[in-house]
Amino acid sequence: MTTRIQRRNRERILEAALDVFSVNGFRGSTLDQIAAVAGLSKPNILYYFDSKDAMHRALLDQLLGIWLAPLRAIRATGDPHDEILGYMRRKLQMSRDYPRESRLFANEVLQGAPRLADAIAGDLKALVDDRAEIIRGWIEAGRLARIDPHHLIFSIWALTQHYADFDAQIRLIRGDTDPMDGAEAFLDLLFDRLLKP
Amino acid sequence: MTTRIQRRNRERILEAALDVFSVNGFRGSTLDQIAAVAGLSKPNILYYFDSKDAMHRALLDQLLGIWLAPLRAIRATGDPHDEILGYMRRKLQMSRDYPRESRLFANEVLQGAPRLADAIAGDLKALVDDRAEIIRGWIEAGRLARIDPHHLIFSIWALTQHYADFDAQIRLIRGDTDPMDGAEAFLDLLFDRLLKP
DNA sequence: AACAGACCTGACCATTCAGTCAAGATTTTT
DNA sequence: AAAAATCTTGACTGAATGGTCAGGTCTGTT
Repeated sequence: MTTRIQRRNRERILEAALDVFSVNGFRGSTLDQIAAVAGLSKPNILYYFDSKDAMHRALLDQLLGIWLAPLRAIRATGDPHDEILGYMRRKLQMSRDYPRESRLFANEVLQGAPRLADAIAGDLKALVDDRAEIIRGWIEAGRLARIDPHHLIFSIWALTQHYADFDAQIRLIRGDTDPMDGAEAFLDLLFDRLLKP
Repeated sequence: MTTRIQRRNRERILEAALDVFSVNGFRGSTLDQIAAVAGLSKPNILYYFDSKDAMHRALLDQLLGIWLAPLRAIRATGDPHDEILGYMRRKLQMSRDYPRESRLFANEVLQGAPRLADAIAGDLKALVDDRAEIIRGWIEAGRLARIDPHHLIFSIWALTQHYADFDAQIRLIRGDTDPMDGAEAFLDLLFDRLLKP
């Protein structure tokens, strides 16, 4: 049975761990940092999670559901152009709403995806292959330009996640301007032009 | 004066440090790892570099020149379409030739660019702003589609670096296929369509 | 109020880490 | 070949780090 205090503190700890891991990566983060951000003592956060590794795993587990949802929402029955632009927009919105999650994921993949290899080669690959098939069907039907479905999906990931992962760089180059200002209009135009048969 | 042995060992150490830093980030890397990869003892690598930080700085310094060259090569006098596609292709080639450098850079920016902030806000911003002006001029002259020059440059970075930075993910999803197989054809088509007036 | 169970912490431990140093090995110069 | 300069290392240090534990405090129940 989970108590009120348990829920509150587990939540606090994961929130703090996300802050720290998403910036420093797993090896570069310390329990002291996480404890400080969470406002709890180090032994106390280890009362709620068995180890640093357990905190990280909890975050990654939680992440995968959120991360795959936008791609899952693509429907073969919809209009190809709308479905793909909708997917891109949802993904861009995720970079806005969950930048730390995006960076946590980026950190993990940069390190060779040691803790995500199974999930990527399993669930994610299956989902991507399935949606690639739908896109291929649309192309065969002459409803989309002849483009490689995998590269299309990768391009959506690259373009949308870039705004979360490279936020620091964009901020430094664009100065005061909000990093994502104008991004949606640009990407709308880009994918509109790319997808037309 | 630098001796033969100095040149060889400094080279070995930076090579090893690039291997290690590009995967684990600065905080996540240890001198023992670097020493092991370099095939030298830990005190010995500290004989050639004053500190872990000095190795990292040496890599970043070296990196910036390589990194900015492709953008620098854009000429206002060339054909807009060719200049921008050429830039994209050079950048994609860099992801192929220097994937570790790309990941080192990504790691650094993910962490908020603490050691690169000056270089990004200085040299890089100046160069980007300048090339953005050239692109704006082409647009005014009706030689390119009306797109935001900054977002255009960011999109080239995002799409090309993605193949180096997220290599592990792409490999897991595409299986045996070479991650970059088909990437150039896809990006050629994408930018061809995007840039037309 | 008293009890049980849940929650919290200071002090501690073993290991890892960046960096030092004195002394030995190797290479270069004379 | 001897002297000088450069290169290399084992053994070490102090600080940081992940994790433990005995005992104390708080909270909800009866």
